Amino acid sequence: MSATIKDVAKRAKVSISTVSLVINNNPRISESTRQRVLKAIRELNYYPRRAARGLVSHKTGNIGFILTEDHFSRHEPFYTRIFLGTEFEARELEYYILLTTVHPDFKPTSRLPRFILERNVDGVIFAGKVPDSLIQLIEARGIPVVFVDYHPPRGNYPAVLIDNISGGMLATQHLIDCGRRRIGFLGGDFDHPSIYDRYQGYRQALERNHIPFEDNRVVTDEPYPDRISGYQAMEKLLAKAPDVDAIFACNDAMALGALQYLKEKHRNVPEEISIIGFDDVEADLTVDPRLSTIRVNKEELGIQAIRLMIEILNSDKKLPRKILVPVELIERESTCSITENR
Amino acid sequence: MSATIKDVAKRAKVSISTVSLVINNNPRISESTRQRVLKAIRELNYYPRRAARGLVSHKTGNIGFILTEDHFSRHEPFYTRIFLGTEFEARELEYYILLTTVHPDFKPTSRLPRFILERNVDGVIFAGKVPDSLIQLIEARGIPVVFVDYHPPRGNYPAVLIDNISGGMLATQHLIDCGRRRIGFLGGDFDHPSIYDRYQGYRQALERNHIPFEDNRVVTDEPYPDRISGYQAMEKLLAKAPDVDAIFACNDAMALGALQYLKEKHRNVPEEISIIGFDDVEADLTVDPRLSTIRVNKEELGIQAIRLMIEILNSDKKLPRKILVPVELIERESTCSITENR
DNA sequence: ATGAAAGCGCTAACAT
DNA sequence: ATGTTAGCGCTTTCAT
Repeated sequence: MSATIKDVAKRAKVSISTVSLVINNNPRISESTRQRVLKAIRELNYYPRRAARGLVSHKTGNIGFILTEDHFSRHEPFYTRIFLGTEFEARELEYYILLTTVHPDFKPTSRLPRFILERNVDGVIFAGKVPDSLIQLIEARGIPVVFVDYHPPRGNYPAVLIDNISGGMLATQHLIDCGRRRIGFLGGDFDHPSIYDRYQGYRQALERNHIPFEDNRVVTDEPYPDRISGYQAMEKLLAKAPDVDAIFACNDAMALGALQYLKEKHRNVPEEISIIGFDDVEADLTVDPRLSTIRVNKEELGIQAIRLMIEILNSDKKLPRKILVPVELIERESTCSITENR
Repeated sequence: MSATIKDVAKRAKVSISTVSLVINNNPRISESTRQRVLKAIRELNYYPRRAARGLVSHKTGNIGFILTEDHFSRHEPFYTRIFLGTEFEARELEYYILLTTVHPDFKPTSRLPRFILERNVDGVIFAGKVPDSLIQLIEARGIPVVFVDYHPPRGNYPAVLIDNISGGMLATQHLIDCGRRRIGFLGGDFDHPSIYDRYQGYRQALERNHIPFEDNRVVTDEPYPDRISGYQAMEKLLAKAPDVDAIFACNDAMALGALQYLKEKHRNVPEEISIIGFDDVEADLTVDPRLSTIRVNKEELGIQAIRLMIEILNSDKKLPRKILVPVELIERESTCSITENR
């Protein structure tokens, strides 16, 4: 077997506690013995064992990453890329990520993720909407938590969020810059904070440009913002507001559905009706015309989340800091390029 | 703090070793006491601590996943998807994955990944080509290893590999089925086993169809099979064999480069020259015409790797089993659809 | 400034 | 069938 702290102590002719103090950079060790110990460590190729350390220090060096099954297995790798951002940055910061998924209808009686039960993580990052009961249970164990792309309706937690309001404004402003005035909004359930915020951005952009808001240009009665509901919402919108000349959909999935509807009805995109989405998913490039959108830097969300977590771990005071990750306008063919109206 | 084995023992009125035996499903415990212990465990919400367990059992429940930096940060998420396959399957099998990257020119004196030094993994999966010295060092520590999409030139290790020969045959046969006879091969360094195998598949398909092999239809002097070398290789090929009517490129990157060259020279694809790649990367869909290719199921590679690893861990005998993951022909617009020549 | 000793929570011989 | 005991390799008082 490989060297242990005992071997080092023997070789450096000190006690094991001295070795431990050296390892942990305790300043109350004289320089001479410190050097002697360090030398022994080097010669024996010693490195402290995680398990032994963890048993007494209650630190694991691991961070848990939890999301619901449907978020991870969805075709569009949105959360996957957040996870990869976290994974990337964790390596830089000398942590490991343990990932797990939970069922969306986690009950208070459900079994907690194994790494929680085993006390094998120092903190937990929740990605996307997760069940409230899960959050409660984990918080009750005193495990530090950070949210990314979601914040529970009640409570005040550290979180990394998309700057949805600015994104909504950017999207809408872009349509306005293209000379559009009769801009519709396609949304899902307003309970979803990001959808509501994007809608707010839409409203603010209209206001800023002195364009009157028209209630009948908004469809938000679709429960889940996916492709199918985008298709249906587009149909509804055209029924009540046939004169719209542009669409801001609350996400790309809905925008893609809407685009499909428009194509089937032989409406010209972008000339007759321009359309912009939100998220920048890969499917945007596989449609004709390719979809303009607001790009969300998913990796950046993950990076910020782990940084925030580690900051919390090191400060060990609660700091419910919110971080807003900026977004970016991506102009493609589904919106007119800027016209003389600008 | 939460319950420990002592608390359970006290409550069930047994010794801690009895509790331990129950936890580990040791059959030499009477059913009655087993039930009593189980009851206490339930009532106290007890779950054994990973660190304490690991300290004595020398098991961590973690698997390391190692690849080189350039493989993980490359734009095309090939290895990322292998990793995700591993991550997915690990959850099913109750393991966690610790990921790390290493520098491609790892020296025998370089620092090993932290999870190795800390003895925080039970085994290691190597993805893609990794430095030989790294492999040596990790093997020397008696840590079980599994390779995925790579096998070291010397030695005999358990490995999960792409069925490159079949893939090469599939690609070439498809071109032949399209009525092509003067089929070129664009490759990189033959030292790379997968490139060599794809080339072998090409040769075998020709032979099987009684198409004479022509040496001047092959370009393999590009060191690294990327887009730029695909472009250059195409130029070279056309110079020495201007009559080729189809191209099998050893991977999509080269195929994409070749396609670009052909377009710049206003050669019609697929009519005049058909072209097929290998890997099925996302960029294939963003070009015009979209690239036909041989699809590699990257997630499947990762899944098989972790399964093999866990099989090894549970059997604890060496079994240098090789698993070949099948590939699939994806017909898109860069090759003719099947003609009457078939 | 350093050492002795207790203990973290568990497993596994070895007893009984 | 169950209990006693000795560690696993480290950190952390508490002495000296």
